[in-house]
Amino acid sequence: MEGSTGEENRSGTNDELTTPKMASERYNPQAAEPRWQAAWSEAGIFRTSNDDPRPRYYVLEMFPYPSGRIHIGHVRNYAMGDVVARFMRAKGYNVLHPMGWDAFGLPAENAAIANQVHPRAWTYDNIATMRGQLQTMGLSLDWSREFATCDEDYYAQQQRLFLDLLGADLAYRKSSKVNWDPVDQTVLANEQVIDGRGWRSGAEVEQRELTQWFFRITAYSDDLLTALETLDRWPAKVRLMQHNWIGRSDGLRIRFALVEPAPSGSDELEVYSTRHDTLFGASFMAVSPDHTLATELAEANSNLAAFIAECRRAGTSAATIETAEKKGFDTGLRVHHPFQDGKQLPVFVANFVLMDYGTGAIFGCPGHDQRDLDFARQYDLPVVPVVLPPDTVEADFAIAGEAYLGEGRMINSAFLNGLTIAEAKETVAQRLEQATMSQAPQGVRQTNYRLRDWGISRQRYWGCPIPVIHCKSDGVVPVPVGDLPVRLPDDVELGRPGNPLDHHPTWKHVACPKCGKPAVRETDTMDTFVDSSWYFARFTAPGASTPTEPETANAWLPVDQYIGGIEHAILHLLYSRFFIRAMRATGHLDVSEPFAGLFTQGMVVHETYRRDDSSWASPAEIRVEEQAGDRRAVEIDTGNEVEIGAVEKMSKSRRNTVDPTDIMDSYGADTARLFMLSDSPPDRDVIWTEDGVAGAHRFVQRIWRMVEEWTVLRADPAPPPDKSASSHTLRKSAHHTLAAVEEGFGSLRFNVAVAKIYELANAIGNGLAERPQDDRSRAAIEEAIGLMIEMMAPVMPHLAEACWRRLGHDDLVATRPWPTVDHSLLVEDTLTLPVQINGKKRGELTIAADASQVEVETAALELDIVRRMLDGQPPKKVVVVPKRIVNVVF
RNA sequence: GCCCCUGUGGCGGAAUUGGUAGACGCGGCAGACUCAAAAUCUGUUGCCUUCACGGGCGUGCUGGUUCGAGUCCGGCCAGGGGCACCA
Repeated sequence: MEGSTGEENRSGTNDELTTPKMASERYNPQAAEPRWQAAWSEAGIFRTSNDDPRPRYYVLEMFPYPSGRIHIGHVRNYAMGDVVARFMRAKGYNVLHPMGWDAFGLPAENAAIANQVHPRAWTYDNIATMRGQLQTMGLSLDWSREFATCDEDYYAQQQRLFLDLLGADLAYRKSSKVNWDPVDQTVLANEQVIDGRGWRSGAEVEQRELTQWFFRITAYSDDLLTALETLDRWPAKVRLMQHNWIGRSDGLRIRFALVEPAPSGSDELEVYSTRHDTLFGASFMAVSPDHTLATELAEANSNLAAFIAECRRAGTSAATIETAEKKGFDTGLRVHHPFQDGKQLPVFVANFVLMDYGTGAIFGCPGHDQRDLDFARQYDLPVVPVVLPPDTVEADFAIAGEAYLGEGRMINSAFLNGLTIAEAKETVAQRLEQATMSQAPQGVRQTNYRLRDWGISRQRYWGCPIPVIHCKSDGVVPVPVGDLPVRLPDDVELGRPGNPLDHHPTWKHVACPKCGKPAVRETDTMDTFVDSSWYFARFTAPGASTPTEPETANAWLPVDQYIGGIEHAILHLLYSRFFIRAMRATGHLDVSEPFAGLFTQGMVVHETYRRDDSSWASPAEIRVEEQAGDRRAVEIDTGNEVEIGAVEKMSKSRRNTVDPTDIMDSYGADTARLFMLSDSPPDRDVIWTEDGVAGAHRFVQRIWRMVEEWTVLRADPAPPPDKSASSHTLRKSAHHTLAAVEEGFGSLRFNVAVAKIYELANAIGNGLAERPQDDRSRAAIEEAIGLMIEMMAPVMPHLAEACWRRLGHDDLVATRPWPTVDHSLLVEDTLTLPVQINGKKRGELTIAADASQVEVETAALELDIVRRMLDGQPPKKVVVVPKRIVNVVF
């Protein structure tokens, strides 16, 4: 990298005639940015060695899905991560900052069908495009570690992990209910079912019982829950969401004796309850339509069978459930109440009881559960209140339309009467634990979780094949590790419904590894969330011939700072926490959590524009005019006014997207990065506005102009009269700023750090305006400009390099250590304290910083305004908070 | 329905964590430079009142704690998010 010309834009013939001396040429990011990117790349400074002795720091942004183009959200995400990476590198850490591609998934198959391209070609083409776009951002990434999850090498290791999980009983096959799209002949994830219909086919989704692969995430329910407390650098919100998702509840499993035995001969019905205190309020029992008792009774009862079939037909979508009435079918069976001799409760099959929670059966207490109450009203069952709210007279208390869920004392409950809910629960639990029924306790305390095992089977082509073989005689046989990877076939027919791997003519037919007889491969592929559950570990040793190099993974993990969208609060972040545990159990690493620090960034949102015909116009198609505070938007082509609508998340359907490459083409990457990081706190949504981008760009140009001006000024041999007296002040602001920016970057408060840099720029601008000529002032400005450049480098790395070079340095800012704060400059020798009278600010007091409290108090009472307001009377009290404030009370 | 978060100028937001509310930016207004425009620079910009000095009000509303509250506590209102037949 030689010389300094080329950063300036010398376009226009006039420039050559004017004197170049004071005419500040505009900074030209289009010329400068690629050049500095090349310089960094040549110097290899972002390549991370695993053997570097410095302390390690791993910063990672959620890797992108290669959809085709980067969008503005990526720019925000990666700009934040890059500030952290560059800052921590300057602070002396060996920083790992890698990038890869979450490359399997259904969009590639859809694109393949629509455009007659192979999913692989489509995906890798997109990766190439997006890699190029990311590189124009000037991110300090170690590209040597790049991989895509659809790389054979990556999914081979993932298959190996699967086999290890299978061996550790953390992967298993079971039959379960899934969303089945009868037209596309595939399983759909819950998110892909919209209003009960398949998102692509529009067909009504059925609940179908299918044999699927699962990961046993529930083996870690308790650990996943309790370890949330250790994640003190995660947003409380995300921890709370995971807490609720895992959903621990402590209750009692209770066995009720059947009055007459079930068809199977069983003489009991087991339920689960967290409100066993309300046992005396029970008025019915209800089992799920999928409960074995329901199934066996239905064999001899066609009405019941019809009822069960009806329940199954009803969808499970949120909308369906919300409107669904509570329905039941009286089986005619009865149970004995455990505490009330002679009391019998009817057993219903009810549509609102879930099979996969607790035991699939409940006792209904209408007084204190809304669903039970709705049900009881429907079928005229008794409603007995057993919890009396505080300060309520029993005679006045009745349950009408709403169940009572609050605190209180027990009534109508024999030996429980007068107890609190907690006491009653304990008493009931103890009694039922001691009661014996068929030689076992009638009640057992049990902790339940809402969390379900993770179904990972997908009937799709573009994913990681599940490496097992089904053999008629040997059952499920794992593919031997030596035979991995199970490769995806290239020739695949995607147009027709169903699983492409299943109807491939030859792919699935193999010999059983055990007996050698003909067998078939598993044709399901893995959920793409599996791919993203361990990629951060792979980055630590991306070329390893095993999934990880355990020592290397242990040295780098957990990720020190992970940054991404809140939409993954549960899915990806919970799956990754499971995977770390599973990989630990199978010896691939030995850490307890994947991400020590998590930051969830806000979205980028934009105004919407709507034409008269209610079609949407994109920001590129309109021009916003502003007159006397009124804003109106006009379509450029037609001149028609369009309506300015709400600020919303950028989406294709609203057409309110902006293409980051357009911004970078016209303003440069530094402007885009600066705009993304200034103004809005990073965890909140940022509104994309033309004015905001232009403002950021103005700052970029202003910095460059300042540096230009300074290089001229400091070389000026004919000094104008020196008026500067502020060198000390400038040095102080520079070091104050440094301390604040350091704090801001360290705590990811980029907007505050940027504001502090602006303040310093203003101070330097004032300094330049004074045309400083004495050595001290010149040195102060030289120092302040240098510090400013080093501080802004994490945000605007290209501009920083250009300025640094312009000032005559020949090293790269990217390789410089973070400057050290001179703390002696942060100490003030005099302070200006606000003086309050009766809590209202009335004046100021300037006094030596080391003045004693008495001196401050005395000086405050001497102030004109204080004397005037006291008017001779003595103050009741004078509060002096050192270095903060004085408050005179009278 | 349950749980959680957030309410500060025209706008995005800052506020040393209980101590000068409105840093910084955007927008507005006025001015300089220019034949003119763009670019740039300077000043100004919470609201009310006053010729001015000054004074009053002000962080969603309301009550409280405190010498002092944007910050802490209670009640309400509004907006946003998560979960949702989980017994």
